[in-house]
Parts: sequence; structure tokens; C-alpha cells
Amino acid sequence: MVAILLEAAAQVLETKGLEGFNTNAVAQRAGVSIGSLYQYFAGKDALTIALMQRENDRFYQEALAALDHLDGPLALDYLIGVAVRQQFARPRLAKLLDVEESRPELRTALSGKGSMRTLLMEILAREGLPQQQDADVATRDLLAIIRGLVDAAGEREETDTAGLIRRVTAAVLGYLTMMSGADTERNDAAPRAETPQPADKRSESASTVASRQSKRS
Amino acid sequence: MVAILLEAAAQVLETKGLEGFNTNAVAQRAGVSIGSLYQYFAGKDALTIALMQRENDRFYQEALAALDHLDGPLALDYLIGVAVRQQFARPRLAKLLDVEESRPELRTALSGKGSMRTLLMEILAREGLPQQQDADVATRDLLAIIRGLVDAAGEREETDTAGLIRRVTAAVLGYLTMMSGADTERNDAAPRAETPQPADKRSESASTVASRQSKRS
Amino acid sequence: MVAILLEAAAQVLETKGLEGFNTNAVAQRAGVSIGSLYQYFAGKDALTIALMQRENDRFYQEALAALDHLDGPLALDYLIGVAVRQQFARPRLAKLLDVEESRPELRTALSGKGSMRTLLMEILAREGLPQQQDADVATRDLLAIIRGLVDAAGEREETDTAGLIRRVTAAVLGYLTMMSGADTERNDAAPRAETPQPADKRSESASTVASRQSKRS
Amino acid sequence: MVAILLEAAAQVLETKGLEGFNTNAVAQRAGVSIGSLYQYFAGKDALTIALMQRENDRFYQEALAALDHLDGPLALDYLIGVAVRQQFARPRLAKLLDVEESRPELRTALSGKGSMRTLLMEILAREGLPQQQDADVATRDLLAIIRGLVDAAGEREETDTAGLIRRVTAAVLGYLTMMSGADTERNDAAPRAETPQPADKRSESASTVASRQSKRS
DNA sequence: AATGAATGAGCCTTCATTCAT
DNA sequence: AATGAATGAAGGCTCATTCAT
Repeated sequence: MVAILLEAAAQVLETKGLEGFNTNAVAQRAGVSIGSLYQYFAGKDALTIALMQRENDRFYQEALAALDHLDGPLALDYLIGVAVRQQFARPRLAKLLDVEESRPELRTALSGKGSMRTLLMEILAREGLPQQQDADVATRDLLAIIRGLVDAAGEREETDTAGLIRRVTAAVLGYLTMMSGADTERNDAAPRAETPQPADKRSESASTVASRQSKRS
Repeated sequence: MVAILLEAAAQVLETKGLEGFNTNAVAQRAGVSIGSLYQYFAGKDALTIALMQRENDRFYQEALAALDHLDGPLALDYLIGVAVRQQFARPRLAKLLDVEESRPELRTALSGKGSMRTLLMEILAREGLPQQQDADVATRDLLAIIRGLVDAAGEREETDTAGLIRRVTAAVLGYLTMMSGADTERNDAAPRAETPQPADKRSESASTVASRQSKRS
Repeated sequence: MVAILLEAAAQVLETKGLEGFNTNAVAQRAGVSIGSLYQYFAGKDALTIALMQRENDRFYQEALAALDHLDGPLALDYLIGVAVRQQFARPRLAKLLDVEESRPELRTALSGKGSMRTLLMEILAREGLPQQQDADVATRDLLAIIRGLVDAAGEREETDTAGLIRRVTAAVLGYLTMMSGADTERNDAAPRAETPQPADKRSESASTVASRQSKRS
Repeated sequence: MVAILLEAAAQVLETKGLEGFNTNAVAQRAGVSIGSLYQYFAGKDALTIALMQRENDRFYQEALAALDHLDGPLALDYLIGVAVRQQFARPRLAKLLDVEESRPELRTALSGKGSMRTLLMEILAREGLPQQQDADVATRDLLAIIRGLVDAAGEREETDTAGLIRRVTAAVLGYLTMMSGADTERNDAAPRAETPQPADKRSESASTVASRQSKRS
């Protein structure tokens, strides 16, 4: 019954959005009475939280296998595939849950255990991938990039998962490569250095990278 | 008056989130009566739409100057700076408006003119940047990446704009570089090519990139 | 089982008040299923009525012994003691049941047999107590006085039963004495008699009693 | 509008009891929408509290005049009259509000200022009335007696206010007389004193008073 | 134009009661 | 007989919207 209600909640969220996400709609879609819903969930927020955790766990179970690939790049490939497929399977649901997650009432109740973050962070540290100055920030950034790309794809109702995975992979590796060994000093307002530095020693502006690019082509 | 109401709406959205975003709160924050609000906006949705357009236009005005930089990389630099600063100035507002944008009622009414997309697409076509197979997709992806990164940074209440711009730039250029000249054929299930190809001829998996990376270091 | 449920109902009523008095809470406190409750009671009202009768009967059993004291004053002493102790043992319960009793649905179903009223009326008629013009009214008034005093004491969470009994006794005897032989004619708007009359011939105003009081002291 | 709603609340409480006292019923009886109710009262509890205060104030205004009677007995007469008339005017309302008052949420919010208690206490201290050992307890007891008597009369739907006032006066004065100068020592279980003491020196049992009574008659 | 009191549909939640097991 | 999951009417409350002033 809990499963039925959670799935109903997910579908309501997907179908009618946050506006139409109410307990009556969920109960109706689940084919049960509103009273039954409250027999299994303390309230609407509890239902939402449970749904978040279901999605989290669902992803986490699949993603754990990524750790079996000892090679960093392969593990990352795998993880990206899982992440994209998961979020792409129900992009609207993922996005709306993400929004709900920012509500303080829900945020606090959400157990952070077994999150994708820890998984990705562990993989990033592995052999074969461009090492990052600040692993924590890099992890969060990559997740944000993935989420951003997949959400947008979902909104456009793309169907080509393979193509999407390719683009996400490009974005992730591009970020990792560009940020590899980036220094953390402030240099936004400062004049650009006259002499180009190796890509793995500094963060790049579009212009410096582009100059290198154009030389190659 | 319209301006006052829009700013009030923006502030309410930022302060109290979607939950607290109601017409009475907006009118109160604006210091006018609820009746006045309805004199200028047909309804709540109209207010929301107008706010979206204000944010869009606001950005567009600043971003237009990017076109003055004839050099592609410089123009991109400029555009990224504007985009990040704009969205980072009011990250919660940006994100919540983005969510609202997914509601069909609002989506349809939103005029796509003068959007960031056209701007970015034009710049991507310029000299000095890695050229893309599918410019349209690349444009959307980059916007999604920027939005994802800045939203996440906003949620974490980061304050280092310069650092954020650096990371966004890295992500954008990383994506562009990696995707440069990527083919569009499906090859997800296909076996990986044994011999690495130049980066501008194919989209890369983590493993192939990583192999190059490790050779460099 | 009936007894268990009734006691559970009593405890719920005491603990959580009218607000928290619901069938699920009663069943839970009784340690049985809600279904069992409905096996023994036709509904919530039936349960409430049964509880009222239990309290009534309980009191009545103890109070019956008062009739063994052939002397009026002693019998009254005894009855007061029982009444106060009974109600004071669970003052909140007594009061809330009293409130419930005013609901028409419950009132009609409540059998008046074996009530405290008949007992008290019989005792009031006995030798040695100030005789009343209208025994029925006096009986009801005394019960109201007792209930009022004990309820108030219970609400203040007094613990001194002996002191309370003393005050109740004073009130009861005070009433009986003052009302002894009171006439029943209307004289509210009439001018006060100039010459004080004996206490057992008329109902007294504060001023006439007071004048006697001050002479005594 | 506040007045209309309060009166509607009072009528609903009287007509349908605590069970039927809900915001929709109040709004309907007031002839306004439920929304209007919430424009003037923060919630159901706020409405209840306001009603309590209205009743309190209403009484207090009338009762204040009692202090004009410098003579204790006259002042007491007056106060009793006001109290009985007030509570007798709407006995069910008074009783149900009294019950509600025991709910902690309401109790705390109720400003104790200008209560009947302070008024009665002041009058009890005046010249011409039997002085009490513990004025505070006496005050509370008298209020309890009055409330008890009037509630009971109201429940029986008596109509003879004058008669009721007479009985209440008797009860009040009886209590005051009997308790006058009562000692506070414990003597419940102790054997009764063989030699009668003056009424104003001790609290009496039914038997000792009765013996005096029977001698008089 | 501006005001803001009034409206009422609709949401969240509780709880008395039923009934299949 | 006992169980307790399921039901759904009903109640408290919010908020978008209207309209008389």
C-alpha cells in the first residue's frame, strides 16, 4: 500500500505538477480513500519525504554497482549512465522533488545517507581521472551539471537517452579536465596573464582556451 | 506601479518561496491594496508571467553588449559573466521562476523573443570557439549547465561570484571542447573504439578521455 | 471487557479531555482493537452513556450505606463525605461527564433510577435537619452546590479532601439553614422588610443576615 | 462584524452545544462567509477566547456598580443579583464557555484582568459580612456555588429568576456564616467535640448544626 | 484608480464506523 | 469474537478573486 501510494504521488506530481499535488488527488489516483493515505503517512510532507527517499534509494541501489568498476573512468561512465537514465526516466518528477527539497520542513527530515554525492566523490578520487583541487565542490558542480542537462532534456521531452548520455559525459569530462588542478586564487577582476599556462594549472577563460583550440584546428 | 508590484512579487518569491507566494502577500509587500494588483494584472498567473519577462528582459539588455565583442571567446566570456551574475544575484528567484515556467499555463504565454538562447547561439557561431555539430542543442545544453551550476551555488548560499564564474566557464568550455564536431549517430550500445580519435571528431567517454589525461600527466 | 473499555474511556477523558476523547484512543488505551469496542458498544455515545452509568452506580453503591444512619445529620454527613470523595477522586472525569450529560442524545438515554437525588431527598426529610419547603428544589440545589464546589476544587488541583469536605458541609448546612421554611412567594422587586424575621420564616438577603451577624459579634 | 460573529458564536454554542460549535456553523448563523470569520479571528480558538472575554467584560461592567454600595451586605446582594442574572440569561453558554476555559490553549490566552473574583473578594472584606479566614478560598468557593446553582437551574430551564436569586443568596450567606472564622486545623477523622462551639469559631458538621437546629424548633 | 471587506472553492486532516479476514 | 485496514463525511483554514464604495 505504501508503494501504491508513493507511485500515485509520483504520478500526480508528474501529471499535475506542484499545483495539483494534493493528498486527495494522490489518494484518488491510488484508488484508495483519503483516510487510507493518512494511515500510512503522517501528513502530506511525510508522503513527499518518503517519495524523495524512494527515488534516492532507487538510484542508489543501481548506482552502487559503479564502485565495482575499479577503473575511475569506467566507474564514472557507469555512474553517469545510471544517473542520467534514472533522472531521465521521470525528469519532471525529479525536478519537482528537487524543488520541494528546498523547503526547510522537508530538508531537515531527509536523511542524507547513501546519497549520490558520496558515490561520485569516491569515484572522482580514483585513478585515471583528472584530479580536482576541491573535490567537494567538483562533486556538487558535476551533480548540478548533470541535473541541469537532464532536466532541460526532460522538459524538451527528448527521447534519445544515448545522445543525452553522450552530452552529459562530455560536460562532466570537460569540467573535470578544465578544472583539473585549478588554483583557487581570485583572479576575476585581474588582467589576464599574458603568458598562457598549462590547462591543468589554472582555470581558463573562454578566450585563452579558444586561442588554443583555434591553433589546433 | 507595475514595477513596484513585480519587485514585490520577486521579493515574496525569494523570501517565502512558492508556498508563500500569494497575491495578498505581494500586494502587502508592495504597499498597495490587493485590488490595485488586479488593476494591473489579470490574475496571479499574469503577474508571474510578467515577472518572468522582466527577469528575461533585464538579462537580455545587459547581455546584448556581448555582441559588441567581435571575438567569439571574449563575447562568450562576457555572456557567461552576465548570465552568472544575473542569476546569482537572486538565485532563489531564478530557480523558482524556472519551476513555474514548467507549468503549461505559463509556458504558452511566455514570448520567446529576445531570449538568451538566440544570443548564445549567435556567439557560438563566431570565430575562435569550438564549432558544434548541432548548434541548437549545444546552446540549450550550455544554458542548462549554467543554470544548474548557478542554482546549486545559490542553494548553498555561496558568495564567491568570481569563483563561480570560473567554474561555469570551465564547464562551458569543457562541454564545447568535448562536443566539438561530435557526430550525432547513435553509439551508446556500440563497443568502444579501440583506437582513440581526436577530440573534435567524436563524443568521448570517460575512459577514452582519461587515457589521454593520464598520458599527459 | 466492558469494564476494561469503560475504564479506558474514563482515563482518556481525564487525560486528554473532550478533545482527545475518541474511540480509537479508548480502544488503544484499553489495549484492544477498535473493532472490539464496537462489539460491546453500539457507538461512541453508548460508550459515554455506559460510563456515566458506571460512575452513577459506583457512587450509588457507596452512598446507600448513608441510609443506615437513622439520624438525619449523621446520614447527611456520611452522604456528603461519599459524594465529595467520589467526585473528588476524579474531578475532571466527573466534570466532563457532566458536560456530556447536557447533550440531548445522551440525556434521554440516561436512566434516572438509583440516582443520588432520591437518596439525598430521603435523608433531607429525616429528623434533625432543617426542613425545607420545597424538598425537590433543595435536593437539586444541594447537589449543584456540591458539584460546583468539588469541580472547582478539582480544577485548582486541590488535594486536601478533609478541608474540602468541611467547606462543602458548611455550604450545604448553610443553605439548608437559610432556606429552612423559606416561603415560595415572589418578593424580589418588593421592598425589604424593615424588621428582620426569623431565619426559618423567610429567605434572607445579605443585608438582613448581616445585620444579625453584626449584632452577634 | 466582530460583534455579529461573536453573537453568532454564542448562539451556535447555545443551540448546538460543543459538538456543533464549528466555524462553518458560526459563519452561517452570522450570515457571512467562512472567509469573513477568518478576517476577524485568527482561528477558532481566537473566536472562543473573544467570546469568553465579551461575556466577562459584559458582566464586569454591570458588576462594577456593586462597589458603589459601601455597605458590604448590600454590595453582596447587588453582586449576586448581577451574577445570577448574567449567567442565568444564557446558562448553557456560560457553562460551555466554562468548560472550554479548561483547555490549556485557551486558558493561557485569557487575560485574568477585571474578573468577578477580584470584585467579590473586595466586597467580602467589607464591613457587615461574616469575615473569612481564607478570603481567597471563600471567594472561589462562592463563585463555584453560584455557578453550580445557576447552571443547574439553567439546565432545568427554570424561569423564576427572583426565586433563584433568593436561593443563591441563601447559599452564599449560609456558606459565609458557617465558615466565618473557621479554623484551618484538620479534624475530619477526629471525634466531634462534645461541647458545641459558637458557629463563627469552627466549621460545622451536619450533626452539630442539626442539633442546634432541632433545639431552636 | 484605489481600496479592502467579502466570498467560497478547495485543501489538509481527523475520526466514527464498517467489514472482510 | 477479535482484528485493524479502509472508508468518507465533516471540520479548520487559505487564498485567488470580486465588487461596492
